[in-house]
Amino acid sequence: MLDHRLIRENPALVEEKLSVRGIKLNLSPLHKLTLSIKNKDIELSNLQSESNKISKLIGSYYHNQEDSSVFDINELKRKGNNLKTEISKLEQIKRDLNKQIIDEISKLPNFPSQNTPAGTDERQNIELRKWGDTSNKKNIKSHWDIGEKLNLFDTKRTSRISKSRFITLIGNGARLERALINFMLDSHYKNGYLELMPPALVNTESLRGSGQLPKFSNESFKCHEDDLWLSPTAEVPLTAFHKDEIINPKLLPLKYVAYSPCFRREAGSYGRDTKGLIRLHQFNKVEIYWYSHPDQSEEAHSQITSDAENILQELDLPYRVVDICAGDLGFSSSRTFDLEVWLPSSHTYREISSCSNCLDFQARRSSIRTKIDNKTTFLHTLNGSGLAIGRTMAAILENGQQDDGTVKIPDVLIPYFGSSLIKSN
RNA sequence: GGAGAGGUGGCCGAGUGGUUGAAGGCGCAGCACUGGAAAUGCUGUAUAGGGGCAACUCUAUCGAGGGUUCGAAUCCCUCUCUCUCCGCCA
Repeated sequence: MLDHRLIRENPALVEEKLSVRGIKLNLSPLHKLTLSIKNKDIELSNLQSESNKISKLIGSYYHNQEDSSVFDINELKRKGNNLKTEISKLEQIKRDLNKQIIDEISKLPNFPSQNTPAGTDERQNIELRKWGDTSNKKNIKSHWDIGEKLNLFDTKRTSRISKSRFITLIGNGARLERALINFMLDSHYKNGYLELMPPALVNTESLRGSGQLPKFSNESFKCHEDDLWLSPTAEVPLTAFHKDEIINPKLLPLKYVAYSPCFRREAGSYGRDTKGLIRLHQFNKVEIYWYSHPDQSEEAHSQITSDAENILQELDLPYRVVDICAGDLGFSSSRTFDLEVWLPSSHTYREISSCSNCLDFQARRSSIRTKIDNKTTFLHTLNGSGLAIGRTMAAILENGQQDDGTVKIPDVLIPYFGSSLIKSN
């Protein structure tokens, strides 16, 4: 969430900063609301002050058994009563205004960073670096063909179990998924991350706090009976974990890693990536997350990105790093580096991790603070996939495929998987 | 699902109608003592929003929302969360 004071004091600046995302905003209605609530606030606190004075006067009378001729108690009570009705009227008005303001501000995305490239869509994203060998190989098969041949997963039966865009992993497929999760968790643990295993169902407030709501309610599955949602990413519970806390600056940065299943409705993606492991309603992901001192979040951003990259390098998967342009930036992020893994069958890089610096945007929404020079300040949050498991499996299948139809397992994964090759189940 | 007990500041924990924003302790910060540290002592230390150059000052906040009252952490109602016991259950 943006600072409402900034909207009150300089709406033009807010419009300008958000315009680089390609959104045209007219904040003047919201601006007027913020001004009028300020006026109501002043008026209200004057009335409350007066009311408090009267109460104290009456209190001192009862306490000291003062001569009632100094003031008329009943007259004072009458006055207090009148003030009370005025106050409650004003409070109601203020509550309504406040709700409107919060609703509107919650819909505004984060400011892109100074360093975020300009641009309106993904074509203006900037490739920062590449890693690994993407040289052409012959007879490359897609990961879904490989998966089908080796019987690693099933979609047809699964559509009977639930519906399309779900998958059942089978045998070596399931083992590989499990191996990847464990390998990634262990790897991040060695880099100083504390492992959390959060719930998959989260409440509305948690989704709001990390920025998935109110704008993207279509993207998540909801359990209406219980007012809970299936979490679309562990970023949600990881943000909410320290909600409403003031964190001792000595403890910063806090670094967490969490495995979680992720659930996304993928509304509006009909026909896209219908085959394979790329776009599913349910997938597994290992997420890394930092709570950072505000002065150090830029450094933290480089570090969290390289921690995610490290996984790809250990798995020997070719990838590139892309600096996401303002128009393509996620709602809560001010700067995002995407890691894109090489998928030789389609001769493309596909997103496998998104490492974002949200600055104080999520921290303000979730009220997560720290102390700097004895002043309470919102801290910064950063998140990154480390990595999306399904897409990692797709990349391993495609990059490790061999002429005889088997798939070579990356060395680091052998102890987890228990074999250096995937053969047919 | 049934019964009961609770939710107070960064943390623990007093506080049942009137200067209580809240004792005490811990933690934290500063100062003193020290060669340095530990221990000790002193001082300070909630959050948000107004006003003021500032000292300072006003308002709100004791799980949330209502109610009673001139006045509520304290009394009443609703909700919510946590804990204990019983039941059920991986």
